[in-house]
Amino acid sequence: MGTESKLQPFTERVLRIIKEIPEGYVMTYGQIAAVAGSPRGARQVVRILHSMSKAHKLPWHRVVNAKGEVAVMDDESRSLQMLYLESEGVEFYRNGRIDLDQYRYVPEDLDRL
DNA sequence: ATTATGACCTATT
DNA sequence: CAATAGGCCATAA
Repeated sequence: MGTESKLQPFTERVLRIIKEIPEGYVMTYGQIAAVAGSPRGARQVVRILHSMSKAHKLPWHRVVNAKGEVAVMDDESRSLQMLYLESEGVEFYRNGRIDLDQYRYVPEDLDRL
């Protein structure tokens, strides 16, 4: 049975929100935190992605920073993230940024999350 | 208890 | 436009 401890409510909401991001769309760290109920909690989202993206099979590549940039520092992971996004139809400008007006996912039915 | 961490965000220069 | 500074805050150790 479960040796895994129960996750905190905020953490669970963040996980649920990230799983809701559709193919071909992105959300920002701060946006996810805000929808999860902590408008200044962008760095929590970072930490959660670090510690749980594998175990929970999250679409981690659909999370970008507020400028529309891929924020991963590791070169290989960064390339992989851009590759995943491009394969879903997300286009990058030459400066490495995404047009958030076009690709940002804005959840409409917040009640369900 | 306290301190460190993290793929951030915003206002300011 | 780019760079910087300070704030941010839930978890892990």
